[in-house]
Parts: sequence; structure tokens; C-alpha cells
Amino acid sequence: MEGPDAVGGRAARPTLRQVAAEAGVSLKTASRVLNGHPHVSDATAARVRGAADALGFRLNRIARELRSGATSTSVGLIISDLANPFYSRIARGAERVLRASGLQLVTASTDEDSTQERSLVEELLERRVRALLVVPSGTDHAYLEPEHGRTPVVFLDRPPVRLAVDTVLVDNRAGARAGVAHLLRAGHRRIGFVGDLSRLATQRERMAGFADAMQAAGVLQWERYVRADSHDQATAARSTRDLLATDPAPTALFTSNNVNTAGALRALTGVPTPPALVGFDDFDLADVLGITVVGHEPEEMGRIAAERVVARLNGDDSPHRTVVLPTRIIPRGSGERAAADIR
Amino acid sequence: MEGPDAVGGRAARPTLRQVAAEAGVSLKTASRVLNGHPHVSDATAARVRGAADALGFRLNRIARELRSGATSTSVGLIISDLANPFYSRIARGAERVLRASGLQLVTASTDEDSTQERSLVEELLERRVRALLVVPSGTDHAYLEPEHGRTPVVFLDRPPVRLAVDTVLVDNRAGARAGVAHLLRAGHRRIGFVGDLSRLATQRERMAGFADAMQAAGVLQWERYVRADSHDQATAARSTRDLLATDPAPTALFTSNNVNTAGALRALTGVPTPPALVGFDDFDLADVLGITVVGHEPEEMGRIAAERVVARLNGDDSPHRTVVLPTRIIPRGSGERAAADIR
DNA sequence: TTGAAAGCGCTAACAG
DNA sequence: CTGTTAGCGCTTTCAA
Repeated sequence: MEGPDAVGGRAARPTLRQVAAEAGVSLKTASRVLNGHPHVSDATAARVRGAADALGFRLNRIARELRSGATSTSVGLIISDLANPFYSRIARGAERVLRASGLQLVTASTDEDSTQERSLVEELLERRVRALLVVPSGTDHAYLEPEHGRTPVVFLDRPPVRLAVDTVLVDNRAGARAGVAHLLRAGHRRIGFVGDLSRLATQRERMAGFADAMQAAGVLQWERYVRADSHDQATAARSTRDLLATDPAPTALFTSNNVNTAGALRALTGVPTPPALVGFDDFDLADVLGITVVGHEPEEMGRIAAERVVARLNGDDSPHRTVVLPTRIIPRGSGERAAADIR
Repeated sequence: MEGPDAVGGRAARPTLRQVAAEAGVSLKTASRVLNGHPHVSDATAARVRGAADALGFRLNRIARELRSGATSTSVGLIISDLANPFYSRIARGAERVLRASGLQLVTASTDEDSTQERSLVEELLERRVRALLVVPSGTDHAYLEPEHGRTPVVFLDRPPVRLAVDTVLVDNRAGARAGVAHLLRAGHRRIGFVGDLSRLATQRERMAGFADAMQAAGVLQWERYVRADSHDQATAARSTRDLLATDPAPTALFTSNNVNTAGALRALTGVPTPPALVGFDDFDLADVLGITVVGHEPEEMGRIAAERVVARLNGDDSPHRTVVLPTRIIPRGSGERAAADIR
């Protein structure tokens, strides 16, 4: 049941000109009707609408925006992994704010690949997104410099390198320091660190916070219990088992993000006297599992970043600023097990 | 440091024409250089590129696509909630396939609102997405009928109403039936059902599967233990507590999706002899928590739907088809607690 | 109330 | 190797 204009099984989409011809009016009149503009007689309007429906016409917003000079209403969000709840919560927070301003979120993921990051950014800019929210994977963002004063760009979660733009971060170093101090207070001295890729700024900062706390407590040889660069649950589980097999074994673990916490938990299943555990990032069901975390609000980060974007689009040209969100320890049991009680 | 064309704090973006003028060549030559086409002398090319960089030029893909008649390279995905792992896993599965075909995923969420669904669909179509992946919230999709033969549309998770298009579903009824039968086999007769909005087709089917199993087992008055329409964890927790307070209390629970399972788990925390539990949908850490589920693969659903889209775009005009993905019971302990052992 | 002509930024077709 | 002309689908003058 293809229309007469079917080409290779695909019907050609009618243009406004065809609708106008079908209705026996000029292009402009058809345009007026379909855009709800005044000064058209009811009869004419009805005829145009009838023709549009009959042909399956749908306005081409792209062409409209090109002519009217209006930019698109979409805002790009670049994250590393769509399926990581941490990023999808950022996306949700941002989407709510943007939608309230009539903007649409376009999400793309990089799989933590800096080449992908750059090409996605370029592509979105060529598509003329109004603004860009970026959780960077790359290590140099100077290529975004020419956008200054053109397209508002806000970085989230990780700071930009060689680029000055609005940024929303979490206080990683202080958060990690507090989380580890929490374990030290329970009497732990041998504390294992299970971390993600150390090329990520967030991870380096959390590692630094870990070191801060250990050094402040005068613990020696804490480096022995550091396992970094596990970017998925399986690797984190392996690192955890590896730590538990050390002699003497650590009595506590600090996991540096949600993925590593999940991996560690997997490795700890069935262990009779599991080490104490504090994880960076809160996660769903952490309360049911009784896992103490260094929590913060990804939605909040998305919300604030989106609000910056909206402000910039509304003409705010104040100097770029960096917002650092606080963390807080949420004690749920796993982080309060005393060192004396482990093994 | 705005450029000379700054308007309201925003620099105007240079056009190809301006680049050409700056480089002292024609429009077409500039176009050739910036598109990497042959037959341009190195010297000219260098001059054009220099001008482009100096002006901060970025090709306008929208205009290019308009002129070349090429449709965009984006595919729209409409889901109800970006932050529900179930949907983000669908998105990830789809994105991988699409990217491999040079297509970009554009995600938008509806918050389970059918008005939102329709307006997002219309908007994406006006933006000329190449195809549409829809997890519907609405109850009538006839408005998509004119797209037949124009834009490939694939429905996921829930079937379309009054519309014939490719669809990828999960075998909800059989899955629920099997999950409940699993509980019945462990001797349970009083089984509580904690369900999501019953206007959702998936929920009605899972409810039907629940009823199938109960009736086949000759259980009477099972309706007493049915609590539907909880769409968030808090409500599901309340329904669960309500069920546990019934006299006589159910010895087992069947939760009809990931959100309700999480809510139930929250309500069950600290209960000395918790009821047996089987949940529909697998979820992260279910293994650590020892929760028996009726599992299936959301990524797979996204992948298959995206593959249908790609096939359609490549000219496949075979009749539309519905793929129903199987589920399987993953026993992890919570669903194997015998009725005799509860209270 | 309606319409004709021009042009948004770009590429295709055809000259030079 | 380079340039000129036309036109994608639409809106914006400006005129009737």
C-alpha cells in the first residue's frame, strides 16, 4: 500500500509546496495555516489541513530552523556509559531542567574513549545543538576553545583540561578522605583500595584522599593494599580477591566507585568474616545490603549543570565557575565493623 | 573577548561563504576543501583551512543534509524513564548496533505520560530522525499510521495499539506463570503479588500469568493477595508491608518488575522470617542479595529492535513481525525457601 | 486575506 | 584545478 511516490519501498515525504498545490493555495498560505498564524479564512484553513492529513505531511523543522535562523532546541550530553546508573541519574537530572525550558536532551556515550568523545562533540556541534554537557573521557579539551562565546559548554564530574568552562564536580578528595577516616576510626590500619582507571581525574583524586587519610593516621606501607584500574565488576572482584589473599589481609576495603563496590561485594559473597567496607557513590539497594557509602547526588549534578546551560543561553556572560558538590557518609553497617572483629 | 559579530554576548557562527571570502576563493572551493574532496591545490586547501580555523568555522550539517537530500543519521528512542536500569540497558543495546551502522541514538523520556509520548514522537519526526524506537506509554498509536512506508518504527517491551509495526516483547505471561509455579512447587499457596500500573500491558500480562499459575494449582481466593499499581519503590514497599500484615499472611511474594522488587526488599529488611520471593526482571546485585528472578535481557531487546530498524532502512519491506523473547528462572535462594519454613 | 520573490547554508551539476 | 548557477523546504519580506 505504498503511495505513488514510493521509491525503493519508501514513500517520499510530501513538502509544504505539495500540500499547497493539493489545496490549491500558495505556499505561504499553507505555511500560515500549518503554523497557526492568523489572517486565513476558515474555509481555506480547513482545505489546507485536509490536504496535509491526506498526504501525511509533517513539517520539516530542520528547514524551518535553517531559514528562520533559529538554532535547534536540543542540548547534547556526552557520557561514558548509558547503562551506568551514575550517568543515567545525571541525565535524568539534566533532562528535567532542560525540558522545563523547552530544550531536548540528546545523549551519546563514549565508552570511556577519548577519540569517541571528540568525534561525538564535533558531530553534535555540526548538528547545531544549543549547548553541550560533557562528562569527559579525553585528556585535552583545547579543541573546544573556539566554541567560547558560541556554544555554552558545561563539564560534569570531571574537570576540563586546557579549557575554561563552567564545571560541576563532586568533592572527590575530601569524600574519599572522610570515608577512609571513617574506617580508621573503627580501628582499621590495613585498608585495601579498589579503584577504577587511574587516568580518570576523579579516581586520582579519590586515591589522593585515601593517601591523605592514611598518612594523617601515620599508617605505613599502605601502598601495598592499593589495587587500581579495574573498570568493570569482574576486574574489581578479582582485585578484591587478590587483596583478601594478601598476608596479612586487609581488615577493611575502600572501593572508589559504584562499579568497584559492586565487584567487591560479589567477591565478598560467602566470605565468613568479610572486611569492613566503605564505597564511594551511593547505589540502589545499598541500604538493603547495609553498605556504608560516601554518598552524593548525581541528579543534582545534572540539574545544576543544566541550569548553568539555561542561564548561559539566557545571556548570562559572567566568568565561568566551578561548583563542587559535597559528599556525606551514610553509615549502614558495613563501614562500622570494628577491626578487632575481623578474623 | 567576543568576536566582532558578537550579538548579546554570543558570537555569530561564520558560514562557508565567509570562510571562502576570507580565503579569497569561491564558495564551492571552500566546500571542496572542508569536505575533503579532490581536485584542489595544496596551497588553496591550506589557505581555506587556515581561514576556517581562524574564524572558528564549523560545517552546518543541517544545511548540508537539507541540500543533499540526505536524511539525518539519528534514530529516536522513546522510553519512560532514563534512570531505570531496565530502559538504560535497552538504550545501550540499541546504541551499539546503531553506532555500528553510523547512526546516532537520540533518547527522550516520557515519565510514563502518553501526552509526552505523542509530542516527543511528533517532535522527533519533525526533526526527521531516520527511524523511531518506542517503548510506549500511550494506549493508542494510530497517529503513527501515516508513517507507514516512511519512517521505520519499532515498538519495544509493550505492544502497539491500533498500529501494525515491528515489535520486540518479552514473554511476560509465560515468565510470570513460571515464576509463580516455582513458588507453588516450594509448597506456597498464599502468594502475594506486588505489581506496577495495571494500565501497562506488560503488567496486565504478568498479572494474567500469575492468575494462570494460581488457578492451575487450584488455589482459591488468590485475589486477596494482589496489590497492583505501585510505580515506585516507596509505594511497592507500602504494598508489601500491607500484604505482610494480612491475616493469614502470605508465605511468598511475586514482584512484577525491578522497581517493585526493590521496594519489596526494602520492606522486608529486618523481617525475621521473610516470605519467599521471586521477582520479574533481573537486576544488578540480585546475585549478591540472593534474589530469585524471572530474568531476560534488556540489551538483547534493544539490540534486536535496532537490527530491525537497520534492516528496514536497508530496504527490507517484509511484513512486520513480532519477536517475543524468552525468560528464564534464575534461582538464587529467595525463591526456594519452602512454605513450611516461613513463620 | 492572500501571494510572489528572495534567501537561510550548503551541495550538485555543469561550465571554464 | 576552480567557479557559476540552481535549489533542498521552509519562512520572511513586501506587495496585491
